[in-house]
Amino acid sequence: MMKKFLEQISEEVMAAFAQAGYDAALGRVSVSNRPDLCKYQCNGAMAGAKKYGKKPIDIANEVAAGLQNSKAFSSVEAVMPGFLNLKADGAYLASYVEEMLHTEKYGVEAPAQPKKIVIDYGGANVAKPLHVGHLRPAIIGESIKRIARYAGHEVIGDVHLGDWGMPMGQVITELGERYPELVYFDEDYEGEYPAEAPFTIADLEEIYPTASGKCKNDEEYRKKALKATLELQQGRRGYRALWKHILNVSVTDLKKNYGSLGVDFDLWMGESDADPLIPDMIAQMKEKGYAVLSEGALVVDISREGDKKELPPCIVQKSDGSSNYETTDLATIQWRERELKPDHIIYITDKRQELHFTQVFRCARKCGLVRESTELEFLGNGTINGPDGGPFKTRDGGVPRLEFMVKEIEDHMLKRLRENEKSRGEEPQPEETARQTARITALAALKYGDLSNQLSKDYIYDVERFTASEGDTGPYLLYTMARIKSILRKDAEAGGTKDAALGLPEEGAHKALLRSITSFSQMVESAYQERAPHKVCAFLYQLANDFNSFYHGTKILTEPDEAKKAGYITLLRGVLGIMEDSIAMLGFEAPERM
RNA sequence: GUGUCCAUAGCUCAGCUGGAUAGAGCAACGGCCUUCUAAGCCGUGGGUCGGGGGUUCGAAUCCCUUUGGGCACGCCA
Repeated sequence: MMKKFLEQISEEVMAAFAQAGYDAALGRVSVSNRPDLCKYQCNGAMAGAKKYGKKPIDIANEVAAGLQNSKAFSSVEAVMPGFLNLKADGAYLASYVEEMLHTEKYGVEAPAQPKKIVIDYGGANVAKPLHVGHLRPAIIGESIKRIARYAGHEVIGDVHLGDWGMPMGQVITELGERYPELVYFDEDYEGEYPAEAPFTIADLEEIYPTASGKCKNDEEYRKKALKATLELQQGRRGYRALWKHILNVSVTDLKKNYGSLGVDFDLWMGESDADPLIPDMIAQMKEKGYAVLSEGALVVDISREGDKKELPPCIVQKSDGSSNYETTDLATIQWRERELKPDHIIYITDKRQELHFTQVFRCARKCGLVRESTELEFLGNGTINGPDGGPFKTRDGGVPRLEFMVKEIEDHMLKRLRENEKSRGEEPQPEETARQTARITALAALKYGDLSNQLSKDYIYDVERFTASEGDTGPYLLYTMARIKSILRKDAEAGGTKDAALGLPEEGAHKALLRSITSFSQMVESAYQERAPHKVCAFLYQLANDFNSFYHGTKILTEPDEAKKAGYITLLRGVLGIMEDSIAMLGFEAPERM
């Protein structure tokens, strides 16, 4: 059992508090906010001063006295008004890091009770290409899934496609307008339908926006689309067959696109998969008196005492009898509960959908669709805005497609790569390898740029910033890793160095690097608990900074002292491994060279 | 209108379970490549933490208030 570093040194201080007759809880140690004075600090003396009727500095002095012989600290000072300034001992740090490097996940251990978590993210709709709006839910969801897995939980990612609502009726309607002769629209037709779809993905990408646009301006058309939606849901044969084609064509395309983003789902289910459960669910809701008619629709009152605002009821069935977003989400919860029995379901979508999920969650609880113990959580991501602060658009005002956004960054990275080869006098990599590296780097730039923001906040997408590869960026991390790999490669070519003891760290950059490393398991824990991929980003950036400082001041391969050199190489492998695991949690990887 | 989120350096963002001089990156300026990848390192300048009040020994952080913005508010998803 490996404790987190802060916990481990906190225990020392807590024991000293207890020893001196104070509440041990006061001994919690945190990373110092005054690194010029000390690296770790404890403020418990001030917090406890009132309770014990003593001056903070006196308490601090007593505790400091009790810590003078602690192996964890090379120095413990009590400073006015009552701070305890702590410096971690070098040998102690090194042995902690060494222990970390000998564990599978660098000190991250499986939780006592792993949870089964379903993460519903992606938010893709059938018949619609992925665009900017899909970027955040996809990469945030992917990251949270990976963080939770790394933290030791069982996680199931479900794309939960939008494949059962109005858009389906709209596409079918538009197809009917254009190709009324297709057998799918012949209600008397009883034979088999063609195996081949009567359209391509490119057709769909044009048909859907057209249909959607018509619905806004043409009431007759809208009614038709609503009717088609209802008939599809009620099982009209031709519509189901056509819908199946839409689904197949779209899913093939979506898999390809998500795949190239490094986003993969365990389940490719959709709203439609919940359809078979709907009749029973609705019947039960009616029977138990939860669902009542209101303005023609079937609704469940989800208001609660203490609500600051009267919440609209949850519409579980539209007045024409068709299902909506709420209906399928509720039935999906029921399905997950029955088939997967998760401890936790996390939804990741644009934060504008918060009210919808509040309604669905309350309704699910009220109607008993989930066990009390099943946690339902909504994570709303902020939107991506353009440089003017408004919605991000292409130059001609359209909705930017995800694949083009990636391509744009990729081209920048490829150019950069070629320039570097030239300036270093290296022989150029083959086109394919270079492209591959550019692609990896572009993905890192895009994902890191996104995930380093807090997920609930809106942020501004500025091509300049995202194609930048200096400073706090994804490419900077990859570059740091490429440097480490380069050293390790050269070492391997020279015969290779075996792992060895880290040795006593030098003051300064070397020790700072060790301190950064120690916070890994703590970071994973809080990134998981707080659903905060940006904490992984912050950790990585700090680690990369510390490594680069160390690198600049330390000769590694030419270090004459063999034991020292072996310790350096071991440390480098550790840093690389930790960085690899960390970027994997963000959903990207590192190239061999760049 | 009601609810909700947000406001930190010229720009983009961290920090928010209260702690000592509020941190990064970009941009600006100055150093460092005959030595392991300069997509790097080291340094300088730059902030009434939107305004006001309160709680506290101590507030960017907690509470109230005010201004300015985003978003959501029954049959779209």
